[in-house]
Amino acid sequence: MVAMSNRAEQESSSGEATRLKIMDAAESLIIQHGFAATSLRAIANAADVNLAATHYHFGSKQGLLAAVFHRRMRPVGIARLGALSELEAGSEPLTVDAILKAFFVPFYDAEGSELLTILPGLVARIYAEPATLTQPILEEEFSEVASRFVAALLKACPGVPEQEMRWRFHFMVGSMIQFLKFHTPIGVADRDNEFRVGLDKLVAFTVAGIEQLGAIE
Amino acid sequence: MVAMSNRAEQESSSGEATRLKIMDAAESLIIQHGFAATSLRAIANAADVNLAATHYHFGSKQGLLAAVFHRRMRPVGIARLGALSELEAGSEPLTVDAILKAFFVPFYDAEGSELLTILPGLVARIYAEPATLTQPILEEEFSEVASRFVAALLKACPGVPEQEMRWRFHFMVGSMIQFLKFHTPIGVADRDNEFRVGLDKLVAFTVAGIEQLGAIE
DNA sequence: GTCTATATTGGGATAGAC
DNA sequence: GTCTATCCCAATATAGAC
Repeated sequence: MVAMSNRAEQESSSGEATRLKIMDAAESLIIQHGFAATSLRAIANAADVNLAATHYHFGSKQGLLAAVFHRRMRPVGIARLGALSELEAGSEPLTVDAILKAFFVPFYDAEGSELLTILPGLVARIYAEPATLTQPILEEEFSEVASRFVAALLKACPGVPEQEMRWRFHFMVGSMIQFLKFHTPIGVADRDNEFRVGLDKLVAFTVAGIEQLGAIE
Repeated sequence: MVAMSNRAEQESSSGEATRLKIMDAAESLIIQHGFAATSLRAIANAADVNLAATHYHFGSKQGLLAAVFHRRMRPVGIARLGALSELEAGSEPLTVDAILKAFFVPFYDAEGSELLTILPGLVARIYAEPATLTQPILEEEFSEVASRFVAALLKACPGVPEQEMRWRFHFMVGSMIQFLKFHTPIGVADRDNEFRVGLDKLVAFTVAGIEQLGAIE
């Protein structure tokens, strides 16, 4: 056992370093070309590691996919639930606007960070891949979040039935995905302001759709 | 040259028959698993034709993809533009509700037909595939439609800037895609009524988002 | 933990007989 | 126009040296 003193905070061992390099490369390539069209060879090449390392660390291509998605999605879910809890702990009654901003909080937080070049494209990809691939991931990382937010929206919109709100939430997610896909032409970190502008427009659109104030009801 | 009298109305020659069989099989498999994950071998097998026939008729896998998408997307665009023109030829002023129903008209029309098991999934797939694959198809089949509908929506919503309306149209498309994806668990033609219900809810959501009557502006 | 080398399978595309 | 057979390459995965 040799001493591993340096950079021990970031990675616990040297093996973790290549593991991260593989995930970073896989993430980027999957965002660009999709899962099926991305080969382990291309990933290993981009990560500058050996092909066999991908199997050693992740067991299979599917295992790598799951790891790549979970790494980003878990913090996203935690941030969303945290923002919602903070909101619910306050004294004022909940508004749809505030709830949706809590739902989009991972993207607001990503402004100015390198995450802005990754998170939108990756989230859009989860919904783009065939359901058989990503359903388990969504199930684990998203179902609780969706339930909590639908419940909060129901409180903010008295009179709207639960099934109806599930539909509206569903449409809202679709708008979000479309936005995230559009605003991720791969790379480009200088468009932070533009991203923020689009995010605010997304909030306005989805708030109106969920409240439907102009409708008959 | 043997006489080819039978079924000459449907297909002009025997070659057209296998061509159609290939496209039908490819369409179904691409909807289920995506383009990259669908092999020409699987397509030829499902279509009960020889592998070489796929290359003979479409030149390459990409060529087959383009043919599959164009076959469905061209009528969709024509139906949308026709419905909009009919609307604009009327005497009453345009409403957002009527314009969006014209935009969704291919899906309203698909009710009760076998198209309902295909069209939603296929449209959703176009947006799910990597942009490099489908951008040319969207460019050719959708750009004019989008321009015409955005122009109509601008007339129906005085005071909304064009750039703003493009954003809202974009979000609207996202909601539509999400709906089409959700309501296509492959097969199942008995849920026509349910589909219609969801479609109406989609209209209500997107009308509210595009009008944004409750907002400050 | 990391590499080389390779097993094994399946992919798209084509040549040439019929 | 359609088939058989095949080329050639890329894919995932693994065994075994270091």
